[in-house]
Amino acid sequence: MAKRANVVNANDDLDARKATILEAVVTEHIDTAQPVGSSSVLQSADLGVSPATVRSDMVALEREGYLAQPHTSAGRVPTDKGYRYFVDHLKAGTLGHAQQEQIKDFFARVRGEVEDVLEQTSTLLSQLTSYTSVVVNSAHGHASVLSVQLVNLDARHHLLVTIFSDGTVVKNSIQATFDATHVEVAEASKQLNALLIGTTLESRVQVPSRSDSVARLVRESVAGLHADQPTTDDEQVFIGGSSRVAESFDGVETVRQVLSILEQELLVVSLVEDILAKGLSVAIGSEHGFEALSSCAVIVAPVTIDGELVGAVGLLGPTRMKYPEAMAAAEVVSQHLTRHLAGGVERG
Amino acid sequence: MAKRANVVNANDDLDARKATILEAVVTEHIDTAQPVGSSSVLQSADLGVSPATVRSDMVALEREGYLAQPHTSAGRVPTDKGYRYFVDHLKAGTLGHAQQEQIKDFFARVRGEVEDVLEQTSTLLSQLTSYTSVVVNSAHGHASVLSVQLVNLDARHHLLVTIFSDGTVVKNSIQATFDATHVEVAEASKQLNALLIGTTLESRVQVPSRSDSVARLVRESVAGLHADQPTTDDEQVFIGGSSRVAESFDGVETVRQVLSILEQELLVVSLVEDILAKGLSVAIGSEHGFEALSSCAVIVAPVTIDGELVGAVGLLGPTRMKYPEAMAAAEVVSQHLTRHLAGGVERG
DNA sequence: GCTAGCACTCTGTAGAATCGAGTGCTAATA
DNA sequence: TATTAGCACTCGATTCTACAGAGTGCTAGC
Repeated sequence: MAKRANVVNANDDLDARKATILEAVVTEHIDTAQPVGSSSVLQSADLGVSPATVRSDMVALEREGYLAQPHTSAGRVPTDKGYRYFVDHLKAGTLGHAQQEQIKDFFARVRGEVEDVLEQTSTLLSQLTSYTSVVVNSAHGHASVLSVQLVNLDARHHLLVTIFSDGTVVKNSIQATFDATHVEVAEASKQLNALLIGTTLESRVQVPSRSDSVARLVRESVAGLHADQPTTDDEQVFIGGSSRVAESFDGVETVRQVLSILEQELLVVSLVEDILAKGLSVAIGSEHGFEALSSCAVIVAPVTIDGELVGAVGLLGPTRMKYPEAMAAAEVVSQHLTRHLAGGVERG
Repeated sequence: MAKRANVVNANDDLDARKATILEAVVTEHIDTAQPVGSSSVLQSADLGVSPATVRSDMVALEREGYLAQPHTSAGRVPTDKGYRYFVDHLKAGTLGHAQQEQIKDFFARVRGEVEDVLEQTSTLLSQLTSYTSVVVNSAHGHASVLSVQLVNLDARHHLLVTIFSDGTVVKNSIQATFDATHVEVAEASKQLNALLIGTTLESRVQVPSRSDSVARLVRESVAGLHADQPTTDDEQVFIGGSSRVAESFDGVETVRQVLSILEQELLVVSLVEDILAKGLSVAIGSEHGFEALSSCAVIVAPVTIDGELVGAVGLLGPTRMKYPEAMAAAEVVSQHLTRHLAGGVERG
């Protein structure tokens, strides 16, 4: 179709009063989870008009798709489009002082493996916001190999352990097509080191074409290592506060569905990456393609090093989530995390 | 107190009819989640007596603590003690043919890293039973070191990667107290290999007492590796089907609490290990010490290699869970898993 | 020791009445 | 033309009553 489906109000602008009303409805509904009527709007926003005027504006807002009525003679509830307008016109929310301190403290104190840091970050973010949090550690295609080690478990089964410059360790089971001796494995390990150190997963390496056992081992090992590449298998996902799902939605079935999505790490990764790819920081309701998450909003904030995307932090809550605070929290945490990953130690 | 609190019936025996009635109540209640009345009992169990007789027996069973009444003139519901009797006197449940096949298939097909196998096992067990499953990989104190690698991330931060004979890889961040050169780190790595290969985490090693940089690096690395020991930190937990929690309990708050426990891996490990330590295969309601899980039952089956405990598989459901099937599933899966871990490849 | 019979208790449901929040419309007003 | 006051109306939520039904506990008799 050549024209936009939404003919009523093609540009996303609302006049000042309607915008205020919409904002009031959204804010109130986020707070109370109840439909909002014209009089409540007037209590929270001091427009100098009567309820009747507000009502007629609300009729317009409903016609334009920003609000919906659960049933005749109830108040109005925001639609996904309504939330979207709200989020797009949000003055940047701020974080409470206590929370800022908590984040600073956390990053000043936290130490150890990247995985542990990310897991704890996820817990932190969830505690800060009361929503379920997601931390994604993207493919480390950019990290270079520091060291490779091939060890044999038995004659045919070997384990390739690769250590990357970002501290990641990758294991690959190698099932050889022939028996190899300890000596051959050790030699292959040495050659793999010479071959791979300094390369990244993206770079192509020149494998030996000889047909002796050692060369074959080397070839099969390199193949095993690079086999990870096409699958999105080397992303890691850390989910914090999944118990929050239970309080965020009413309806057992919704809770079950959301949890069930969260269980599938690959889905979560692609969800987050889709949203980032669209250049969004929030996806509301049906905006992300996931049917089962249609009553959820997802906030994401990228983590980049040298301009390259290395991960993301995210929050998942009901569409009526507290966007300003949650977005601020995700933003701040992602910044701290970026600094932490790039620079090592922070000082308070 | 010298005597048992339960004076009414100190030995756990019930006469045949009462046992049948109790069993009928438990079975029926598991099926319907409703209180069970005297007439339903007679429908499922063909005792040659009248409802009135059943009723008087049920009064006795209630007095003895096996049954409870939600309110006057409702049917009876099993207590934890009632479930316990049921479980203890269970004739071993059997698994459906289809399920047996599914398990066989799974273990015939599954390949790759131990971690992946365990994670998938967890998913399998959850799918088989419709309950949340837990797979614990215990401390690998018994596994010997195959290879050690110390790499430096920067002058003061190193990464110690240890590969064990069971295919486990352990990372330790080493924060040195002094700067070290590449050459020194490489030398330390070599010495660590000489020192540690073949040892287990339990064995004590003789570290060099010299005061040069290399020796200090070696000492700090060994310390870092063994530092894991006291914490129960190197257990791994895989949880499958946590979304099942949502359907297993009514009451949002219960769901939240259970999920919240499941989030804390250390708690889950200690829960499972406590139960195993008590020599139980099922813990019902208040039998495990966890207040928040008082409406849950937990089934565990150990995984041992050469008589040593290396892990466990478990199931978590409501106290009114389908014990026979669930216990059979846990049992069978744990056996297959044991064989898989010990022997490598199975053939159908 | 078992049972038939019966009165009793308690829950769940269905229907009626009522309340009240909130709307939409219309006619009057600035 | 935009706004407003006034009013009838709608519909969910709450309360109440009545009632059916499931299940019990008790008692007297076999």
